Amino acid sequence: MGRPRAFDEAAVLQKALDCFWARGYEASSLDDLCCAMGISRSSFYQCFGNKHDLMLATLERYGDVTLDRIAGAFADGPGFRQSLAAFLELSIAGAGDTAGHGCYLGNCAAELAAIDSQAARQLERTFTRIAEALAEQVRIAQARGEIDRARDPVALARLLMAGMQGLRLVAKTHPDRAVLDDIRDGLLQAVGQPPPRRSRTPVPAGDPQGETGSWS
Amino acid sequence: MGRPRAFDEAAVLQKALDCFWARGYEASSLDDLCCAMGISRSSFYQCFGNKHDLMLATLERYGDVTLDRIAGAFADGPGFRQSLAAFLELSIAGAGDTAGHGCYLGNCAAELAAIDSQAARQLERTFTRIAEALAEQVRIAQARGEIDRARDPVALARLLMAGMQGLRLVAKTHPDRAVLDDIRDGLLQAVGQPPPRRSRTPVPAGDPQGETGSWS
DNA sequence: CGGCTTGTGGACTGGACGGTCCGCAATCCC
DNA sequence: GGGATTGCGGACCGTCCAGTCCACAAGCCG
Repeated sequence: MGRPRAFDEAAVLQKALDCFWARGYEASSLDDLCCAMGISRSSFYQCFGNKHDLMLATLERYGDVTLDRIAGAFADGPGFRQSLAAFLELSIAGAGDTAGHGCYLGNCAAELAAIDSQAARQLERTFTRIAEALAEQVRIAQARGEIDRARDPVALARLLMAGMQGLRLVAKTHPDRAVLDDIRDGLLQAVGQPPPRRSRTPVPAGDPQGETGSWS
Repeated sequence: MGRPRAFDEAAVLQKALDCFWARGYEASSLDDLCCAMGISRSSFYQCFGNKHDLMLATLERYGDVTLDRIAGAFADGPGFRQSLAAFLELSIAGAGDTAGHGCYLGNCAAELAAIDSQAARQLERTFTRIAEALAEQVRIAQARGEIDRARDPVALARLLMAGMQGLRLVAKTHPDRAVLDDIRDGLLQAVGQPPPRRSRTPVPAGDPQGETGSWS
């Protein structure tokens, strides 16, 4: 009944996310948002409530997409370390236009967590879900013998999550790849080696460089 | 000659830093700032130029203070790992009123780096200085035999810096200490063990709690 | 003390902000 | 086609924004 919407809600939400992502929450005015979304203020308020509700919706969407990306990155990968390396590389280089914008969750956490309890709660939920997803991948890798079974998968997942956030945060200000490469390699090294079944040098001081250069 | 200022510039700058730290840059209005600083708009503009210049000044100050804190934390500490543990603990718990506000540098990087090239440049400089300071402490620890001499001190310092940023970012949304403890312990573990001169159990699974509780 | 210089409080300004409203357009159902 | 219903463009609103200005206060110097 009545006139149907002239825009795709999901696509427009993504445009809003891009705007918030690029400029931050406070710095994105309604004019900026409506212009980026390609809709008028009426449609905006009718469909999304207000600026704050829209932000929460973009946060929800970004969390879902991120979880899918994690699952996809590790699903059919050539192994945990390689998949993680590729995932970190993507975090550094960014996917096209999102380069240099950091992680949207991290941006929102830094800008909003302390002053917006709703956003903080949603961010906490999302971070928890991400940590759980990573922990699941760690468990799978442990079952495959790619990671020491003695390590707590939840603790390692939490370290990786924080490390990724730190990496992407530093990447926002550092065009210098050497810095980001060091951080990435350090995280990979922190994952550790396969279980020492036979007596071997425990930490062979890992080659910090070496396996770089094959990610797009 | 003429009338002297009725306020201490450094003290007032610190108040401004606290305000930006607690609310973020965009969300801090001039009324907020003047109120927190205890001065009028005239004094504000005469002394600090404008809001943006003030923010850059607070960034400069925070960087100096942070470098001093790093030097102090490791200077007379009981060893690298213990000093690092204490430093991370302080990052989590915060120093009194700054609890839950995250790292000011991280906050500014997340909010401003992508849209404010001046802030981005200053943040890059500061991050670089911090990484260098940490690298110097790593070198000292290596000389003392507390860290494997084979590791690149610069790379490890960069990893620690990113890890701290991630830790403090996650801490902004997570009241759950277990998550933060896992990240802290993971970072400590990533520092690695002293060089394996004699054969020893490589990773003694360290006591995750234990040395907490003595920081103000 | 008296002129001069500087600091300061608070009123003021133009513009941008988030949000509302109304008249019209487009579609559905009968 | 015609009435009912919904979507939409853009004007509009009160508020708050960063920044300016000016009259007055407070100190220095002769």
